[in-house]
Amino acid sequence: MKSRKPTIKDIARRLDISVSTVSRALRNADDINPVTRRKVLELAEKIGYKKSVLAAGLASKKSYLIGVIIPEITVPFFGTVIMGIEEFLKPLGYDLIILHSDENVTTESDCIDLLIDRQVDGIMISLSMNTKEDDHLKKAMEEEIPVVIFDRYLPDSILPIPRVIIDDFDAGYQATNHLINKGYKRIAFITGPVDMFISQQRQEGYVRAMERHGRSTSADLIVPATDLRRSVGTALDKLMVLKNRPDAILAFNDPIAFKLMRLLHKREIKIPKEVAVMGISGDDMGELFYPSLTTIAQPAKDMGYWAANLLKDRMDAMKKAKDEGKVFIPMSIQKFLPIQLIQREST
Amino acid sequence: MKSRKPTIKDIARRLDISVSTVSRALRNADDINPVTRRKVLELAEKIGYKKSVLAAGLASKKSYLIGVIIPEITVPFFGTVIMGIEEFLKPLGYDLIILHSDENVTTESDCIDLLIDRQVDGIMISLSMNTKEDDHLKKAMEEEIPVVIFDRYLPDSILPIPRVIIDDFDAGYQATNHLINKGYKRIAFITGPVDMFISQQRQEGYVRAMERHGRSTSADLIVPATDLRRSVGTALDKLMVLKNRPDAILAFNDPIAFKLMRLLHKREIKIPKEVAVMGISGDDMGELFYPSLTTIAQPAKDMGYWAANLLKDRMDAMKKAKDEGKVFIPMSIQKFLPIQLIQREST
DNA sequence: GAATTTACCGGTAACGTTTCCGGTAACGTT
DNA sequence: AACGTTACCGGAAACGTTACCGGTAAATTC
Repeated sequence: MKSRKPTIKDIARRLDISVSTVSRALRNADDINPVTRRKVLELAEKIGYKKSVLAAGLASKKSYLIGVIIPEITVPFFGTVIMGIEEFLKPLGYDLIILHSDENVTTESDCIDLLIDRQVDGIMISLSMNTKEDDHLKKAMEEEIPVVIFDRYLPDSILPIPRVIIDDFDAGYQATNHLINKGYKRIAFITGPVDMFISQQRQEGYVRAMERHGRSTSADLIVPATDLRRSVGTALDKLMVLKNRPDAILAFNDPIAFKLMRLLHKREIKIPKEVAVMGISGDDMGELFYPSLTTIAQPAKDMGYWAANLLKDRMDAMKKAKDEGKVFIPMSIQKFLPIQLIQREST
Repeated sequence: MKSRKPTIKDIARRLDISVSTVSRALRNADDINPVTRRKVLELAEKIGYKKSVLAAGLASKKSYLIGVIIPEITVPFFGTVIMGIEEFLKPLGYDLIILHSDENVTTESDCIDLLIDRQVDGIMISLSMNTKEDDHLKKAMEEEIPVVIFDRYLPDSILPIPRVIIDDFDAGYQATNHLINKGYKRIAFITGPVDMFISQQRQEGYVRAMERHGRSTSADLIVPATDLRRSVGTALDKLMVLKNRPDAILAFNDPIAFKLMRLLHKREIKIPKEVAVMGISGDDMGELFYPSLTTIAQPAKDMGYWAANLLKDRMDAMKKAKDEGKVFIPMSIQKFLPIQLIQREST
């Protein structure tokens, strides 16, 4: 019960071989006789040996820990992304430290520091809504920790960081197109915070689609929900005082759309008869609402999977460069994931 | 750029003191001159020293990592619990490894193994819906890793594990009471999986409240949603074929209630006019639905906070016992958290 | 048949802390 | 004046693994 945990030394002693041989056997390195390897593995199993990740990490300067930073932990979308990340990384022996920035640059930066302290092998991050520069990411790169970004990113970053994203312009464009095809005349757009890049992109997609169909895009019809939550109310207020009310509203994302539908219900405005509503995200929840929400689905799980994939590539490339004594020159990569229109009752 | 990271030794050398002194200064131990301490801290700050958690962990046999296992990562309730956990544990220097069992005992057990391998300092877990025994938890305790349970637990476990829970019987009771007071006559209950303990408890609370008000609780009115999701449909079907349809339905939890409302809408049954709906959880989402969902709120964040608190206590007690050379005798503790009725439009 | 690989293994020094055991000097105490 | 305390610090051994270098014997090459 109390007995000390078996170590690599115990195995070495009992098999009368050296610890280095045991170590090699255990991590399936080359330069090892298959027979000895089997013996080691068997004994290890028998005496219930567990490798100390701590010691191994210290010696090899790896932690087998990957840090994941998301804006909010209660948002299902990010939960699904994480499932994708795990699917890829867990079989490889990595574990995740999941952190959330609370949509706040400062905490986001703290998260990075924390992960650096933890000596994680890699960082995956989706930027907070008010992150406007990426000095904190630079810090991580200076520590030679590979970073990848997913979903929320900075457009004009000079940092060579791979990202897995969707074409947000296209999302806005397609959504608007759908609304137009459905015959709605005055289509409004509720954006996110004005300086949030992916929000701008979706908005541009919206504008472009409108213009292409010869619709006016008067500034009236574009209102921001600056904090992605409470401010939806004031956004809607602005739309409802217009002499010409919109007959359809496209929201920057699903959560806003949910909130929006709620507010319309309160005003006893019929959806979609009087006003149609549409979101962008593809949250499963949308199916349960009444009416169910038409939306543009982002492949959340794939996004996690691919981001993890890219991270692994980068980690490998870095290791290879180091082994060969070369300097690793990181490059930016963009991977776009396909989006999909999900037509439901709200339009 | 490439320069080696500063270590405790560098500080020692530059200050011409020993590493042990530096170590003491850094972790604010006693037996240290405040002046030297300040000097060390200043230099550390200046040269950007970061302690290696790995090395510290190896030497002190601590990892400063806490494992958290939840059934599903996309459920907001658990996300909120995690926020509570972090609030307590982060200031203490602990980080979280968050794992999800996917409502599956086997993966749950794997998670435990993984956490043991990682040498976490503690484990916090909410049991999966089909966990019926806790041998895997026993394993963790044998490794002398403190465990606490929150929300979903096993009733008759002989393991001395502290738990932070709500009075599920009372939740069922109060919910039913509310429905009765509101004047509903035939109240149905959609349970979770039949052998899930907290589901049974809520059901008993329901039954008890019914009996107390002289209501019949015919078996017809109690139907299970065995997988907490899809099966809600068949559950509702069973209720709708009754000659005497219920005029109110209490769901085991909010997600089921959401699904339920959706299905009622599809059948064009008015909520709450024809059938009232009520949940138990207190998900924020409930507010956004139409009609908004009446529910019994569990204090999710507090639950995380208190569970973390209990874990810390246990870790400290264990350390103390070890320091004094005594055997630590763990005890079960139950901490009940208050629940609260949130009346909304669905009743 | 000598020279060169190849396959496998051992010894030892890291890795960056903490912990334990002493030791010294200054200060009180009687 | 001798002794015990107190406050502070240093040395060295862990902690459990990996990395590196070198060595031996067998296998391969010419």
